[in-house]
Amino acid sequence: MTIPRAAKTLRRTRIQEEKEEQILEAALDVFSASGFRGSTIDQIAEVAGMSKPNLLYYFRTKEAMHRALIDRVLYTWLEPLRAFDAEGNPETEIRSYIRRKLEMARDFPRESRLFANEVLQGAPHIEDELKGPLKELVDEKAEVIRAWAKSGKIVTCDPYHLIFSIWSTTQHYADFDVQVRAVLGQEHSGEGRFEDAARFLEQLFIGGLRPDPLEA
Amino acid sequence: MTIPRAAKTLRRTRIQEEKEEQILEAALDVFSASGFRGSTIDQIAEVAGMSKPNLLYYFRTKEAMHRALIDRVLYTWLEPLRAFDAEGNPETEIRSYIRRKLEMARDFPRESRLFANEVLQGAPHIEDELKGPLKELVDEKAEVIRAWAKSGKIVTCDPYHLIFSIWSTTQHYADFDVQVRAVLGQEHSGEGRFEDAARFLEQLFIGGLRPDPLEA
DNA sequence: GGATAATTTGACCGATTGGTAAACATTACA
DNA sequence: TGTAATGTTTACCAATCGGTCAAATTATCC
Repeated sequence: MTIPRAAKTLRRTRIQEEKEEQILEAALDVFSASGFRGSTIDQIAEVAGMSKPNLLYYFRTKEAMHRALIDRVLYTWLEPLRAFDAEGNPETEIRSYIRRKLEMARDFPRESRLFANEVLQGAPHIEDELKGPLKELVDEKAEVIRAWAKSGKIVTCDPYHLIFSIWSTTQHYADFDVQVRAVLGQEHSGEGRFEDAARFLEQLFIGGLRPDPLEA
Repeated sequence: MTIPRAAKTLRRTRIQEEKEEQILEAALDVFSASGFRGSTIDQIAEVAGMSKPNLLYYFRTKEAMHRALIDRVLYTWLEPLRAFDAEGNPETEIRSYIRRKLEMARDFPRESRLFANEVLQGAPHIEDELKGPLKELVDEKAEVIRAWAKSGKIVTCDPYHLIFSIWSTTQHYADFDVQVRAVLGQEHSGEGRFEDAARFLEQLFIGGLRPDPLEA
């Protein structure tokens, strides 16, 4: 009697690693484009270039695939915020945070859309991650920002809404890419638009956060 | 022999108007929560409180429902941008644009999510609207902003990315509501968060766009 | 009130959904 | 090289999908 579920084997074989990688890559394609409910196992199987039962041999359910994908992507996704350094200079820290987030929007748009789809549809699968690890990390960084404001390095402002505004403005270029391209027209839709966006956003945030000269 | 399709009758009856209203209301609920592909006619029928064939009597296909919803919502959705006035004072115009967009995010989050879902998933049903009416309106308002910059009323900046950043920061509070609530925690998730957001965003944009004193 | 048009429903259709069973093929390892 | 574990496929399942049909019901108007 064989135990046919890869998940139940203790040692991961070479084939397992390769195929799981292949599947998650395809799943990222599909989930990020259609959301969880709108995606089908057949689609993922086709993109992955394998049969549906074969795919289900590695991930027992559609949920399991989604789960694995979220887990893998979440850590990387929070990396830029984690790099936010309390000791650094506020201006350079904010500038490089914007840069990093914009680079992620440019280089990993599917990952951004995966989360966007999930959150947009009520975050039924990642509620715990949002209320747990994410909130804790944001709380911590919000304190850093508050300290900067208190010491007069930046203007007094709500640190949470500051973080939200950096998230939204940068991820916009991944999540709403079609709209951005449509509005900019073909001539400005090249990769240069990320440079333009970076320049504008740095200008906006550095200018908008400059400490009030009256208080100085 | 009756002509059983409401769409083919010339005069709209009272019942038709009521039921179509009822259906679109339900469709907005469902489409905004799951996107087009992830939504089912059965779900909409259940929310609308009528049988599926009855629903299909008023809208022949799922696409037709979606189409009608998009058409109805698009005009209203662009209203704030249309109100952007070239003659007005830049600071008050931008301030009130932010206010209006935030109010829409607060009062019509489903409409925002309907578009967000659509654009996020590649805008397969509204590509023409984006490249046509939307682009034209944005082009027009971008010129207004450029003129303000040229006359030194605001800092020189890319008007398109300015508009994108106002869209993204404001709509964030509708589209990513779950995340915002999760991060802010229960204590700050009341309606007051929109006031906080408005205060921060006005501060950010007014400060970030203040004309460079060196050029003055 | 009766004729006619408009509305509603239950039963149903083929296609697709997520997922399974079991036979078959391949790999790893002694 | 044999064999047991791992991997793959074909055929299939019940449930749900978008949508149709004809019959039944209700509203409208003379």
